[in-house]
Amino acid sequence: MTAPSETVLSSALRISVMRLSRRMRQERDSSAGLTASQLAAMATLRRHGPLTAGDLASHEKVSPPSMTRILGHLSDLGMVERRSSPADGRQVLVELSEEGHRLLAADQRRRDEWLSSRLQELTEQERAQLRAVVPILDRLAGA
Amino acid sequence: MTAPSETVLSSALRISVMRLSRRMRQERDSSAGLTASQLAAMATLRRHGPLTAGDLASHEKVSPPSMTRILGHLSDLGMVERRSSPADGRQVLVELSEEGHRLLAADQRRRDEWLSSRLQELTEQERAQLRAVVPILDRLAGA
DNA sequence: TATTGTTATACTCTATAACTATA
DNA sequence: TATAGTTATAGAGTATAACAATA
Repeated sequence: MTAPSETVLSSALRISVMRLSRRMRQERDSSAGLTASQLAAMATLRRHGPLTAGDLASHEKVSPPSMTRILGHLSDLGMVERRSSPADGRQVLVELSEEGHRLLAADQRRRDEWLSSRLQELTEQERAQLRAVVPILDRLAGA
Repeated sequence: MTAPSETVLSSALRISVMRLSRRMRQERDSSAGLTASQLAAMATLRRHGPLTAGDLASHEKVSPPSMTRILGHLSDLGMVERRSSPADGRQVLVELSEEGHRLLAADQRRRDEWLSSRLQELTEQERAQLRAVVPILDRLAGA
């Protein structure tokens, strides 16, 4: 059984979070012509360092053939480099290129700029409230 | 110029909001076999009442042929009803069916249930912090 | 002649199944 | 024989262009 006020909070929070995330995603969409899957794969490579194609596929919850395709595009664009593993010739190690690092950094900077400028319009107290709430949001997401 | 602490808040908030929204979207995905586009069109019909196919297409930022296809599926599933406008025979008025209303309500209830149960695991003080922050998130999104 | 919606066709992204190369 | 990745093929979703019906 859920108390009324929790139901109201749940709806309100869900709608607000989804709306803000949609807005932030729009900010990202104008990014260098890369698709969401491509950017996600690149972000994972930056976070984890070099990964095999299979590990990357399972991390991104995408099938191996789809990852092959995604990596093909990223490779054509010069964003990643593929080489076969010295330890096991069947595996393909994928690494973010210099160019890939640059693009990802620029992308993140641009998105943060949008949100930062929005945050400037708030009072210091409101920003403090947001800061306090970030770890709570993370726990809700199970992170 | 952005102060260091605002940049940190910006990154942290962006990551947390995106993560939570992704998690909530996953919860929705198991919904009755309907696609995101179909659910979005239905939600818009619920919010605005009957709309013409064209108005619905432009509201959803989708081309008229795509909306025709989406409505075809929803109509096959009995979620919407289409009838030609009495005022202008070229227009098609689309309305959510009884069944459509039911499914949308159940869908929203289920998603709220997931988040509500997560919120139960927090302290009352943490929930109060979240409640206070909802309108701030809305202002960030420009809502 | 202009407008609303549909049909025809093509492109992108994803998946499963079959195949190749290495272990 | 098993595994990692790629190629072949198909399905879902979207778009632009051509068409039909109505104003």
